[in-house]
Amino acid sequence: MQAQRRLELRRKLGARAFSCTPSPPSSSSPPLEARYDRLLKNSCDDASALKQIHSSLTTRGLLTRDPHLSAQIIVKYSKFGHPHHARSLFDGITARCERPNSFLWNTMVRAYANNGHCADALELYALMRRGGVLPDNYTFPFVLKACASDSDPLARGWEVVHGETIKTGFDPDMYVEAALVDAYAKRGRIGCARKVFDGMTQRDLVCWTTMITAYEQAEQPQESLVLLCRMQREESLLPDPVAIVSVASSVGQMGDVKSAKSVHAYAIQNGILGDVCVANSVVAMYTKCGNVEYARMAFVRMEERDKISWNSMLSGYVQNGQANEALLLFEQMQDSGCKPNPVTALIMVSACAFLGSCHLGKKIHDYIHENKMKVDITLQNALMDMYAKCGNLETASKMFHEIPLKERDVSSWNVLISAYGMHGRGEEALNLYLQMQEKGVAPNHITFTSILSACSHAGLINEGRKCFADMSKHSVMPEAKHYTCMVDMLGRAGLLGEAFNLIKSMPASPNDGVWGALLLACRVHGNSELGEIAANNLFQIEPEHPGYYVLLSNIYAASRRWQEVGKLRENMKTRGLSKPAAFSVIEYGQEAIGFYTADQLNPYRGEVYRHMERLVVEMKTRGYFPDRSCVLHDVEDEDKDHILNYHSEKLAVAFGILKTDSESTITVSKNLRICNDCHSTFKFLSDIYQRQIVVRDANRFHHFQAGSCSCKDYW
DNA sequence: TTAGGGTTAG
Repeated sequence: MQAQRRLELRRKLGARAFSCTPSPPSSSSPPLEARYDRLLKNSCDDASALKQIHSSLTTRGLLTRDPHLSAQIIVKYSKFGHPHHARSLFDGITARCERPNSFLWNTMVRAYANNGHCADALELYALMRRGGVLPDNYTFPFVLKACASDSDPLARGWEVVHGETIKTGFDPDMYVEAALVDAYAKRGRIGCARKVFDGMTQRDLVCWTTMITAYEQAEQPQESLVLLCRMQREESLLPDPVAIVSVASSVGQMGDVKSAKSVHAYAIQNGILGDVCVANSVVAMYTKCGNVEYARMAFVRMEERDKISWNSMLSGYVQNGQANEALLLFEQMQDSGCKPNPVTALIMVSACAFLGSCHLGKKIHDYIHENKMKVDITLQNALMDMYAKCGNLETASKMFHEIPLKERDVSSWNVLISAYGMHGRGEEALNLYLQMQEKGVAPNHITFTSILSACSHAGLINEGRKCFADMSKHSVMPEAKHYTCMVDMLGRAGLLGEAFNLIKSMPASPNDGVWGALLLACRVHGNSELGEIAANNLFQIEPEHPGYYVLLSNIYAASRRWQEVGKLRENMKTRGLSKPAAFSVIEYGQEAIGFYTADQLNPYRGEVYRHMERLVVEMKTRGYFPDRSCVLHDVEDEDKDHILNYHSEKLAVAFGILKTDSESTITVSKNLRICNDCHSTFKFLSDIYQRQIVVRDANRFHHFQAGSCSCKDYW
């Protein structure tokens, strides 16, 4: 039916548009052309071989005689990623031939579309239309592919092209429809994509996969999996490797380990796990579900690994907080002969940022230089972020100012604003926020998270309120994370009522972050009434999160309500929840030395414990008095003092004073927030020993120097 | 002598 319709259309439009159809090579083709034809088909595996054949054909004048050979070369140039060489040849043909046929136009549009030259593809399509050549069922998929990936966010070319598929009668073609579904989905019009999909009279596996992938890309994994089930039930179609890759990504978004195991089992049973893309997607799927161990097993058992396999596993470790494992795997990657690429570098830089290890970060930075890796703006931003998170704000700032203004993107500004914020330098963060606007860079939702957080850390309440109001001016809708920053800012400042009212004014239901910020503020200001409201909301949203039970328990402990403390601890025990162990790390030469609270396994424990006791004696002569409110157990004062002395961050700092060069800065990272007593201790120690002490806790940086802290005791 | 769907990072 479709074929007949097409023939009718062609008859109507006349044969002129198709008048330059080259004859296909046949047994009657001259032997030289036939030889080149075979050469192109069988012995042309790379661009240099192709260039040689191209030049030889030009010298012999064969290209002007046989358009078929020209078309083959265009196809090959396209395949090897050289659409501009293809274009020169194409222009030569158009110069000689009054009306090149649609096949040649299609081939050239395809060369651009398949190599990411969307604007060129669309321009050529327009030229083709102006030349009176009618697009056909082959043209549209190429043109739509170019429309789908157009970098101009305002481009709406696909709508015009959709109209043309209807005008020319090719709209019911399954290939054209699949390309339309894909184009609509890639331009974020999932509803239109679904409409085209639903209107199709015939669908094969590719059509279903296109729609399944569309939902996966639109972060609607549930819809994607529903469609997969329908495809299997209604059409008895089985997902192939490409479909499984999409499905694995959807399952990863859902974070459901049970479904992940089913996908993995399907891949094994159907013999497609040998496909490296499928195996990679299984690794990524498990890491997104938080099951690093299954991911590791899938990775170890892979028959073949490419860069993506290594990067997926590395990133999986970092995302799941196992940055040390990532560092070990990075060594293995190099030993295996797989050369890290800039994506690997990006992952490793974020691993170092996570660990807060400047020494390791510097090592990766040197590695990037030594291996002459391409440092694009994304990697540059990640490096700045890493230096800032490792305590080296000056290097981060220097790097930022070395990037030429026109090369800085919004993320560059965001990274530095966030960096100043976490180091407690709110005024500088605000200056940057204003500067970026003066330079014509529009703040985005991440900018607002960073600047609101910076205001919060520095106690800049009015400025924070103003920035929050600025959001609507920049057409950025406040999300839960922005409300979290505001609640944190108001709560820290003791404006608990205003914080609570803000939560009540939220258009969407408050999430765990928002209630968590209020609960924390209630802990700081000892408001158990509001604290209970926040905690009860949190217990409903995340009943298995130990941190919230601990926070409420701390609120009760601070007001000596030991009975409630006991009840909460019992509740946690019944649910099998435990508070994460406090852990601090200090860099010592090439090593990173870790300390747990009251660490019994650390090889340095004997000398460090003794040194800590000496330090406390010294501090007491200068006026230090233990802050026993930081001990949340109902025990005697003497025991409380003892517990305080062995907090992980104190042990790490004591180690630093004992072992490191007296001129050097002591840098410690802690997984939880620093306690009041440790904070006060480090102020004393920085003064007595004239040492700079930098502590990164779960929330921010504290720079201790000459008896005071950069946070001005506001944290 | 041409066609539509894919994994990592941000």
